[in-house]
Amino acid sequence: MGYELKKIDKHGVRHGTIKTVHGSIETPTFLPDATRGFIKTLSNEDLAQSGVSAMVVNTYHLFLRPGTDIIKKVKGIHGFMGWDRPLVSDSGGFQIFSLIRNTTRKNGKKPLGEIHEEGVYFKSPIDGSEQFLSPEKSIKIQFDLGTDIIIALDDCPPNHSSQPELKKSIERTIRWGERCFSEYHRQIKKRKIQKNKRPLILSVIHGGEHKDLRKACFLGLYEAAKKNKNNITSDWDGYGFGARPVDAKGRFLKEVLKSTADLIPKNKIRFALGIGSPRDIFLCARMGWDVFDCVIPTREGRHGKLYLKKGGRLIKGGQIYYNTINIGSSKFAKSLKPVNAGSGLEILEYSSQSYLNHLFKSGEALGAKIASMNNLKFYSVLMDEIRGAG
RNA sequence: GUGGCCAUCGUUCAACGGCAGGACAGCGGUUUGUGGUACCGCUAACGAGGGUUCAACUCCCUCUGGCCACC
Repeated sequence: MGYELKKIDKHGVRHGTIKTVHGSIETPTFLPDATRGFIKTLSNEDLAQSGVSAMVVNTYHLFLRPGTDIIKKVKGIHGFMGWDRPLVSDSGGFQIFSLIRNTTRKNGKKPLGEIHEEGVYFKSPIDGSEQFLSPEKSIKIQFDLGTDIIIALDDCPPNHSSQPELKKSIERTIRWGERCFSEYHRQIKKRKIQKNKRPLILSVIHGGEHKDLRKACFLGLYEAAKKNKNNITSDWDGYGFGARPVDAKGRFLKEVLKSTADLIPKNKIRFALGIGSPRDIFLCARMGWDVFDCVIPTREGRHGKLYLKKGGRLIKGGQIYYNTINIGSSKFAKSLKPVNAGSGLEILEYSSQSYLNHLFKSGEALGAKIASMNNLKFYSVLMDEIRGAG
């Protein structure tokens, strides 16, 4: 169980393997977001065909619906989804903070939740019921889910927060991290999980756009784990990059990503949470990030944006080249060209651009499925090229 | 045949004697640990003719077309 670094190539890409209970993941890797236990419109067979070997599910969403009782009855989220390869669960921190912030910003309404030291109180967006999520509870739910990699609950601030606000958030992230780490060991003991069957646990580094705060957060999390004296593990299995990776103007936080990657010990998983566009992933992999997840390929696919190769290879001479098209555009209404010739995916080869255009104009879910598969396959090829580039 | 009602973007529904507005459709764009079947733009109309008026889509008359009632 854990991460094994095999080599760092001349571009700075770390080639490694993450070993989990449900199999190994070759890194760098991209994991699509099956937030609520599914990737919209795609079956497990569709996902496998599209080159998906692992996914990220969300503690917060699955806790609200369907709840852990039903999931426990089938021995976890793998059984529930019918998926036998690795799954990562995100802690729910990002969702709750985004929920609280967005409702306040969008309609000036009272926030749907409040952050306290013991945890977060919030109203369920589904039925308005009062809910509570704490570091301990997030970890317990993730053990109930039975995911292969779990993530500590973090306090996720907007990047443009003031320095004092960011400082408060990293301090809370560290305190919550310590509680998560203790709870992790309690759960392992309570459930009598063998050392080689344990889920891996990651924490999340915050600090907004400030390199020094990112460093302080990393050191705090590192020390917090060290305080816990036990024989299972005395450190996190990896660290994530928290909060949106772009500034207020939408510019990618390249330097912060680079300096944060450099903080993390070489034998630990580096998870660039929520990243990102093919270009951002390409850049981050060369900075030494190992794992990526993002809604882009699936969400944008559902809205008709397709990622396509320009020529033979995506990566040429240290640069990445690709096209995007909006298949719903009338430009494609008469095109009999295949959606993606040479992709190796049957459905992308026999479906024409005009057919996919028609599906989108008709609001048909099959369109979202074809587009999502195209984009996931594109991301899969991108990661293959990144791994093969050295 | 007689009487009444109606005629506005492609469709559907508003408003007003002084710049004709929305919804849907169409077109273009946005989306970075998924409240996204979402969000943001843009395009687009007063049935025809005459009259009253400084000014008419709006008031009056005729025509054309539609709907309803009665014969």
